[in-house]
Parts: sequence; C-alpha cells; structure tokens
Amino acid sequence: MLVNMAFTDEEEKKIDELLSRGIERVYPSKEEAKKILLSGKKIRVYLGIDPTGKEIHIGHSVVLLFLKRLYEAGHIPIVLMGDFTARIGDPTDKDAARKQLTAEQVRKNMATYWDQISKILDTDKVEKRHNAEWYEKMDLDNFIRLASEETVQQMLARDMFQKRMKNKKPIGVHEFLYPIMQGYDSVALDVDGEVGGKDQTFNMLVGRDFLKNHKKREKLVFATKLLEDPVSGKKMSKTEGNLVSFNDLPNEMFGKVMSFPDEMILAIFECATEVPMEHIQEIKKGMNEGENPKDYKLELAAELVRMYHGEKEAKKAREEFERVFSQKKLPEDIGEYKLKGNTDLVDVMVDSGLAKSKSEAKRLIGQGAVAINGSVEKKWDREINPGDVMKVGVRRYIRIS
RNA sequence: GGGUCGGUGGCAGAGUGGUCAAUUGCACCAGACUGUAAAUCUGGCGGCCUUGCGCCUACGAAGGUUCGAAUCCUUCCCGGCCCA
Repeated sequence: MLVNMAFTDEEEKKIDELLSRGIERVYPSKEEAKKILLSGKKIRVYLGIDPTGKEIHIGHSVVLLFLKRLYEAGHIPIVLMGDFTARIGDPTDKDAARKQLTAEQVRKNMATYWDQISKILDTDKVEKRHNAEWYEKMDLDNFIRLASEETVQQMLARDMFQKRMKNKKPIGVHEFLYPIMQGYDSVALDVDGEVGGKDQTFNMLVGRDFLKNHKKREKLVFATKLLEDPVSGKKMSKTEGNLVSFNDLPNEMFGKVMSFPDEMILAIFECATEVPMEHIQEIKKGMNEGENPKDYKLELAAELVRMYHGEKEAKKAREEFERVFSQKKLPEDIGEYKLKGNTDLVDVMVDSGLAKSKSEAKRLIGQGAVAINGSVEKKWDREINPGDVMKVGVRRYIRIS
C-alpha cells in the first residue's frame, strides 16, 4: 500500500531528479510515477528513435540522459529503433523528407546512431529493439482493427492538425497512421513507460490508450523539455544552424555553443549536461547578480566538448576560441589551399570553396569581408601568392600553398 | 465525379501584359557595435562577364497568343475548399 520504505534518501533524491530534470510533464502525474518508481518493481521505459539518417544532437541529450538516470536508478531502459516507422516519416517533424529509405540505408543509420548514443550512455545497459520485429508481420486486418481504436476526432484534436486545418494546409491520411503505429509499439514492447520530447506527447498518449485497451494497464509518459530559444520561441534545429551534433568537431562545437543566446545557458546545462543541479543553481544566482554570462557560456561550451571529445580537447577548444575571438589572432589550424590555375583573388576564393560563385566572391570583397595577411582587400583581381593567409568573414581562414 | 480557388526564389507571401531577377517578412551572408552572443543599425542575398542601366537561366510542366508573359489562352500534373 505505502511506498516501500527500503529506499534511502539518496535513492529517493535520484528519483526526484529523474522526474524533474529536463522534464516538462509526466502523465498521469509525477506523484503517480514516483510511487511506481519507488515500489520496488523494475519498470521498463522506452525511447523511440527513427533512424532517418540525421545526426543526433544535443536536443536528444535530454531523453538519453533520462535513460541513463533510469538504469542508474535500477530500472530498465529500452531504445526502440523505428526501422519500420522511419519509412513513413513522423509528421511531427515537418521537415522530414519523405524519401523512401532502403533497408540498407536504415541499417547503416542505425549503426551510426548507436555509435552516437554510446557517447551519452552505456548501450550495454539498454535493451535494444526494432519495430520491424512486429510490423513486418502485421496483417492489414490487424492494423485496421488497431486503427479503429482511435477516432478521427481524436486525431484532429492534435494541435498540429488544428493549425493546419486553420491554415488550410493538407493533412495526409498517412499522417494519422504514424501515431497509431507508435502507439502500438508500447503494446508490442509491453512497457511501463515511454520518454520523448514534449512534441511527442500526442503520439505517446496514443500508446497509453492502446496499452489500457489491450493490457488493461497504465503507461507512464515522460514528456521532456525541448531546447528552444526563450526569446524567439524557436526550437533549435539544423536549419537554425546552431544545433550542436554529437559528431561536431571540438572547435566547431565550442563555437556553436558560444553563439547561443545567453538565455539558453541554464536550459542547456539542465537538459544536455550532467552538471549537478546545485551548481546550475549557483550559475543562475551568479547571472542574476550581474556576472558576465559569457564566462558561464565558456564553461558550458567546455563541458559539452568534454562530454563528446574528452578533457584535453575541451581545453584546447577553449584556448583556441579565446585566441581567435577574444584576441583576434589566427587560429591554430588553418585549411590549406594549393594554388592552381588562376591566381586572381576571386578565382582562388571560388576554387578553394570560400565563395560559392564568382558573384558571391565579388560581393564579399566589396563588403570588406576579405582580408589578406591581415589587411582588408578590395581589389578582386589582386594576385594571390603562396604563403598568403586569406580570411573571409569572421571565421573562415585559408592558407595558400 | 461536379464546382471553385490556387501552385512564385530556402520558407512564408506580394505581384494579374512592359519600368520584374520579381515588394515585404523570416532564414542566410557581410560590416558596425559588443562581454562571446543576442538585440540594434547598414549593406547584400540566381549565375556569368568585357560591371553594361549587359547577357543567360528562372515564377508547377508543355505548348500557344503577343513587338513583349510570372501575368492572357490551351492541355497536363499537383493541392486547398465546397457539393456529390
């Protein structure tokens, strides 16, 4: 009846962090979830990932770190690769190209996904599943029966569809199929819970309904926060250009973090790192007391690079950043370009990839964006010689050989 | 199946015969500013060069009318809405 008292304060604290850090909302409620997590029973919670081939980025960190905390607390995380659903495309991600992925592509993607996930958690402690396991065998009649458990009204209630109805934008019938399939995953896996971004809430709740219908049991739904710019309200995404991928090189990663708006510092610390919450509170306090957010952002950038590339690389990236941007010196490693053919400035810019076309190169030159050996060059027919160092914009350098 | 409205640059969305390579916003690039940013301001944002008020390619696709078409006509493809 009551919570099993065999749990220490330490363990309870862990559960509290599991239920709050990076978490937007828990269904049916945090209290209910806590009761179950502390009941002594090992529960199984899954995360669904569609191996569409995109890189895994720090927006995924929240859910992955959740899984890590889950096994640290003695429960069982499952990662479900949506190798079958990847072929449909989740309408939640409206940019998702609807290209048909071949089985071979999906297999390759999955391999790189595991590789990237292992940077956050120990994949040996995770149950690995694929939804092709059950969908490849499912008959049409079974599927239709499944579909009949949801109503069109329920589907249309989804905010995304509401919006599209309002804007008179098309809604594909297949877009109704996706939540149904994702929902059935819960039944097939026979899980106790699911974790996903808050944009997945609808899909996750469909699974909750299905589990009630099929197995007469409750499913916990953990909807995590999304990393979004608190000012513009925009979700971080690849098109915004500032998305940090697990595979980013150290310097690139460091620079991207430094270009985040200050307002995101706390949220990223909370959602994408394992820095203790106590320390994050101190940072919050520090910033409120007027300390320079830049210093905390440097710390954040270093921490993220450390997570994916190790202590040494993090230190190097930080030094590099301070050298190039704070002291405006040349970066340590500059790409080389071997002169060939025309040696006019414009031609060299195009050939070396500093500009996409001659028109663009000329524009940049006209804007004073191009410097050779430290001084701005405005003549586009200026001759380039081996040994020259060219700079375009703030961060693109190239050394001529 | 019928009716009707529409398909424009990365996106959103103007433009309805010439001055349209196409208003504007977002995104993007550069410059200024700065504490790295953000915000702001300024400029740019199809390509090519002999840099001209030049040439080529572009407004769903293919044809046609016209001195001239994103704009008009025909057919086709795709979509929204309404009716069945």
